[in-house]
Amino acid sequence: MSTSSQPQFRYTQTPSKVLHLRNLPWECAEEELVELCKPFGKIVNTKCNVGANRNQAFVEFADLNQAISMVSYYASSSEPAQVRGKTVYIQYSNRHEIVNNKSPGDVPGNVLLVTIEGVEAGDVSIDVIHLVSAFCLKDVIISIRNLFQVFSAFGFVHKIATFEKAAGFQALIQFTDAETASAARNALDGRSIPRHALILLVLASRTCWFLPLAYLIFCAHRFEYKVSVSSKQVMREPRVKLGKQITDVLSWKSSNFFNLLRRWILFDEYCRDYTNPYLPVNPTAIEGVMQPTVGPDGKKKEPESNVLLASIENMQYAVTVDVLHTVFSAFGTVQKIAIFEKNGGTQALVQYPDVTTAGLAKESLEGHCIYDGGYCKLHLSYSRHTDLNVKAYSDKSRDYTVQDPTLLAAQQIPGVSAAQPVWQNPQAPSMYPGSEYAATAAVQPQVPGGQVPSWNPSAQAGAPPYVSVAGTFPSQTYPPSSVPAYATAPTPPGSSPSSQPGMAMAQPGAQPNVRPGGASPLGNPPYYNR
DNA sequence: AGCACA
Repeated sequence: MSTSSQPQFRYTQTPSKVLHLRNLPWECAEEELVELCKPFGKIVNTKCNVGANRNQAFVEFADLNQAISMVSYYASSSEPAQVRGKTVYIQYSNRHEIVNNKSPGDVPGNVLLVTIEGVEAGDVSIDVIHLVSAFCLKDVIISIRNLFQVFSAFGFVHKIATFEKAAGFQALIQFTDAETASAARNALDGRSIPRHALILLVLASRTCWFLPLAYLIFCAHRFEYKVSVSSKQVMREPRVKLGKQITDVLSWKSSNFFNLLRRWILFDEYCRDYTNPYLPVNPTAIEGVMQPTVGPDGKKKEPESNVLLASIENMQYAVTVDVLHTVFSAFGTVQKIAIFEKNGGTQALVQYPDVTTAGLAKESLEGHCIYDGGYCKLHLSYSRHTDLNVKAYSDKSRDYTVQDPTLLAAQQIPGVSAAQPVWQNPQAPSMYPGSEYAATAAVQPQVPGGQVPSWNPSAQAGAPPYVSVAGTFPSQTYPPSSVPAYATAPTPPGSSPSSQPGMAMAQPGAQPNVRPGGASPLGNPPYYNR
């Protein structure tokens, strides 16, 4: 053996005609690189926007000596190499030629490498942490469903794999063909995903699990997140291992909240293969969320409904319409609520737009208590009703679908409604007309032929190659308000009793009924229009 | 600010 296999020290580069440039400005153009390097020789190839931050580049000179001259020049120069006034660091690459996997005229791949910026635990602002100080912030997750939702609008999504690098969150998304991938890329590259299309979850350990969830969603809408997509088309297929769980998360805590979280993540493992219906996507989804009309034992289940009947047991605290709205909004848009007494107990009817959402809420809430200590335990079943006829505004009922301006005014949340996220590219204002939160997306058939985008991308150039089964979800154009709960995240927890620091959102006995014109922040945002 | 897609 020769000595050529001696370990190469990381920061010691042998000269190469390829130079590695880092700390480049964002989206540095090839022309800028050439401008910087061409005084030293002939440039035969470049590769720009390399790395997760897209701030690195490679430049290949025709001759090794040209590269050496550039490196040595800046090594001894008092003026550093600069692009747009930014110091650029130059060194020899550890490769000796630039390999462009996309040569000019090459066919782009059908897989997108997506980098999502701005999604990291550190983005949870200190205000948020303060708000949820009773909870243990663990992690922020952007769910695979979000990605599915966003990208399936362009065509059938075969597989998604996600991973996290130090630089940020990345995903590989495989489409049927390169055209679809290109369409998605053209539409999304460099643009922001509307925040309402994202679900940012924080794992929390408190028993009153819906509070942090609601808070987070609330906060995700309140505070500025920079969540943008950059993508490039790659050739390699995502490696998708089904059944891989986020084990550290799963083993973390078996709290109620975590159970909910699991459901929300909905086996949002790191990856998903939508093309293989036989692989166990997630048992929870099938058993718990899909709500088959026939149970595993063959017994017929109760008929589903979009209206839930909730019996409230051990009602030590007042359960108001507002409280119920807060609780049930965690799963989707609550349309109507009616509270009534029956057989000496309190019951409530809660209406969702669809059976799916109701099923998710039913599964998630059944047996849970609204308040710590076993108070106000919920038992849920499907109601026979499908559309409640209730007073729009009373102590015991609420119709959130009515378009009464005075009520809407009373229901707006100052500071939130005005900052409603919109599609950030003015050229594509209709991109996400119906982005809905994952409760519905989660149970959309995720097998070939069954993908239903939550918004209609048909405005995109080039008709999508998949067949949209529009009839499956007749109300698929939900308003963004179906993002749960943030809009109803009531009073910030300044008034929390110290004994229950986390109970601010559904504070026992302290949640006054909202009067028209009152100051309660309850209600749907103003875009709640059907 | 540190090597091209995990």
